[in-house]
Amino acid sequence: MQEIAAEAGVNPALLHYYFRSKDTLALAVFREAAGKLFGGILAILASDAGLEARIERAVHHYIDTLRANPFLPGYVIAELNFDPGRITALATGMTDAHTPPGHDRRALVAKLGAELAARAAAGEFIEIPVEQFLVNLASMCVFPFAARPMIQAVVGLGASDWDAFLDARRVELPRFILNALKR
Amino acid sequence: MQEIAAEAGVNPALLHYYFRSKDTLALAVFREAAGKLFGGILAILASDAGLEARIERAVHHYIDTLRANPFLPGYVIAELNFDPGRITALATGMTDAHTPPGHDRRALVAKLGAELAARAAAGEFIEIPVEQFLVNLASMCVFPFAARPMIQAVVGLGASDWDAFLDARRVELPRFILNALKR
DNA sequence: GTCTATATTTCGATAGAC
DNA sequence: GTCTATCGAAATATAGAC
Repeated sequence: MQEIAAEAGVNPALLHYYFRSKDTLALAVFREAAGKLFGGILAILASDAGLEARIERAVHHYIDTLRANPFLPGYVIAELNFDPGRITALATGMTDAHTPPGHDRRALVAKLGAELAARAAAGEFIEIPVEQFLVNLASMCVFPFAARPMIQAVVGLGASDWDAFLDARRVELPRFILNALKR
Repeated sequence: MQEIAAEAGVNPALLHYYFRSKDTLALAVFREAAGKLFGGILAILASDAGLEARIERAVHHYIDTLRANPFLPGYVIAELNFDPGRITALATGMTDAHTPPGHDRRALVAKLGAELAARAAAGEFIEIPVEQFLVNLASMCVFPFAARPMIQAVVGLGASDWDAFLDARRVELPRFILNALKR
């Protein structure tokens, strides 16, 4: 608390005036972070562009916003690890952010699944369960930011290499994912 | 410390006898965890089986060992997030684990990259930088465990659904990755 | 609403008997 | 090596003046 107060340039007592306790403050921060993490992505996947375009936009959105907030994934995972009770706050954090009107999350997933199935039936795509596809997409976008230190250590990337890695990833990843879908 | 001592059924003072301080204990735990996380995978990728077989084995290895230690990824990420200084311990944790003899990590990555390039030159695979491929593979294997609560919330999976999800993932993921590589 | 001063709790660490 | 008892630091939270 005092560390936060110091960095904010105010008195520790003031934090307790606005937030009743340390835990209340932590919860508020977590809500905002979760909102940032899930805010835009659902709207993009629910938009009415072509499937390929939506996938590319989703990847770009993730990489661009996470590049601006590189600690977001690590923080959310760490916090969820620290207190599993935060999961409930996650739900409210997601609905607080602008959910596309007329679509709850379950319906959105189902709609995307129907699209994938249709393309598979047309012989264009391989068959793949929606959940698996969504997790693949999110994993490859988000994980690199959460695991940056590990990746840099294992592959051997310096600080400036990391930037180049992300530049390349922005164009390579959509290509990789779309090629994975094509039969 | 007292929480750990209680769960271990011993006295808090005993922990200070074996580990000099709280931080020393935390470091020891982190080292062991990092070893578990990186131990087997490098050896598998360095083995002399066919590329396709090695990829499938890597995925199975990750999913199976993480299923037995589901909190490992979240913990390592959380700890790395808490104290960036742990990165150095990561390096020693990796070499402590059995690194395949005759191969350091950099050489291993380079060798794998040469294989991918050769298959691309033969017209069988698309062209893809090694680091991107390795990160894709690791992301899709590890991230689901680190982000399990989020995934369950977004996609809407109950506890038993999660088990079925992992069963499916074990067979779907190698297929997805190999199809992504094929031209 | 914002500060100073202080109360209260928690927790890591040590001393010392056995 | 393992315990009981306790010290001392640190940090959350509150009281109360302005």
